[in-house]
Amino acid sequence: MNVSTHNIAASESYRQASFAPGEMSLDISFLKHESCLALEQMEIRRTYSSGDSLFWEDDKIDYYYFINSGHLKRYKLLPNGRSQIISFMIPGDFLIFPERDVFACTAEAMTELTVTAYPQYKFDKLLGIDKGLRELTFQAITCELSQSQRQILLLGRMAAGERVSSFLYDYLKCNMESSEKIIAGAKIRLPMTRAEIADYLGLTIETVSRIFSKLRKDGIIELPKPNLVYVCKPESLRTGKIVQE
Amino acid sequence: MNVSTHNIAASESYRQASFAPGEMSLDISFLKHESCLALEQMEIRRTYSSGDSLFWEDDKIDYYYFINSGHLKRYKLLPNGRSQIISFMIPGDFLIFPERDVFACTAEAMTELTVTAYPQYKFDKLLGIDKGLRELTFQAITCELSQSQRQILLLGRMAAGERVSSFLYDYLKCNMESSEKIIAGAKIRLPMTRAEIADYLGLTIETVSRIFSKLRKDGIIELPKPNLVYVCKPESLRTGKIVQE
DNA sequence: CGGGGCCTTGACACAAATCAATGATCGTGG
DNA sequence: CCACGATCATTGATTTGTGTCAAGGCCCCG
Repeated sequence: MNVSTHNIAASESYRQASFAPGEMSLDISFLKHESCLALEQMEIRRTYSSGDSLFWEDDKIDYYYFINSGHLKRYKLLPNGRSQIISFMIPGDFLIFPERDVFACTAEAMTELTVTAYPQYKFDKLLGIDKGLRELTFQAITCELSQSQRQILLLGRMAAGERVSSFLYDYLKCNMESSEKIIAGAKIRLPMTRAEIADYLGLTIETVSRIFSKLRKDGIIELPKPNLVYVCKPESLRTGKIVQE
Repeated sequence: MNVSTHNIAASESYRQASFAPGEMSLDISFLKHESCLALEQMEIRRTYSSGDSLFWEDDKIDYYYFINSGHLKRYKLLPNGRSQIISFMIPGDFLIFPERDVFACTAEAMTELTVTAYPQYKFDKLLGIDKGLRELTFQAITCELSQSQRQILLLGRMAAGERVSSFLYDYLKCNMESSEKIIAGAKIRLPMTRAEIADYLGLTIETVSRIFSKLRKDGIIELPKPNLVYVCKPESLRTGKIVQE
């Protein structure tokens, strides 16, 4: 979700050993051989169930996390309980924070989740040695930064209808094979609830629900089930223009 | 503005040569000697006047920019002219984007501005050689990422009053010497207009203006001039609580 | 069959946007 | 030196988009 270009990860189970089929793994094809070995040495596989936390905001950073399978959300809280989801993350995304000491957000599994954890200090050491790993890391971070800046534009200057449309379009795009360019008649399974979409878009559950209904009435999407979206007019989603009657 | 910890920059004109007094320069004290020489070799000094653009969104990235003196804003535009300011930047901030090919925002000088530009490909090469430079770079980027995430929380979940208070508090904090901890009776000169504050906080000029007036009436700030702010109750700014009558 | 999550929909309230007018400040040129 | 226009800021009246509150529906699962 977080990435537009998924070149941080090999498309699918590039490395056979210990990875289940259909899982993403870190793309090590540009790394030195000895770096690959060092990485495999430090890898720790972890699994979480929906609702489990990987880490909390302001926790000391100990590991970086690469998502093999499943979905997670990162969020921040305000004193009175208001919450803002910073990003949804999908297999292939990499949570990495060199030169930071504490996590800026809480990370929580939204589904069954498997990750590969890399101890920070070991990983950082490798960063000094391997050019490929360094490039991969810079890519992951700057890509996330660029995504955050788009989210700032969305939250600061888009109306509710535009936010939901834009969200659906982006989610659709990042869940397609990079090859597929045209998106029409596409089907998306949303792993998040309306409440989570609301917390991501700075809206309320009710507003999100109303916009979904409106998109359905306008023939832009179909909703066989609440989390199952068929896209009829992708272009209308992209432009965010919702016809008002 | 963008940074909470200004350890990217030497506090003030650390390097004498060719830098005017009162200007910030890149903190090279943790760099290898040969890296410093290489950096100085590639440095290009540039000056801009208020309103000049350094680069535009989607331009190919050619240089990184370190701010020596003056202020700039980075913003994104929506088709119909709506604009969102992503960040204000102050002396000591570093605009650096390794492994990115185009700028995510437009950058524009808000005052007279002097910067040091580093050609991307030369700087990136040094990044592979010098540990200190690499740490400094990671710090600059992850720090900006963390700041963006706080902005997402602000835009997604804070009311107008909280946004303005939080903005003033943060701006105050980042313009103080790191040593000064308590902020009371502080005076801030805002280099930006109400319109720019509005575009930064996702509000309108009128709303920002009304909140300033309210803060004044509530005795939280004084406003000798529109962009001269005396802070009376810093704690009220931090908590964002505005008494309603 | 019943209970508990989710989701949807409607009625209403309210915060912030919009529209509009006035005021302050500053630079310029007659 | 003052008049003028331009830019920016303030304030008021009104509208509107979204939040809040409330009720009911759907669906899964025990």
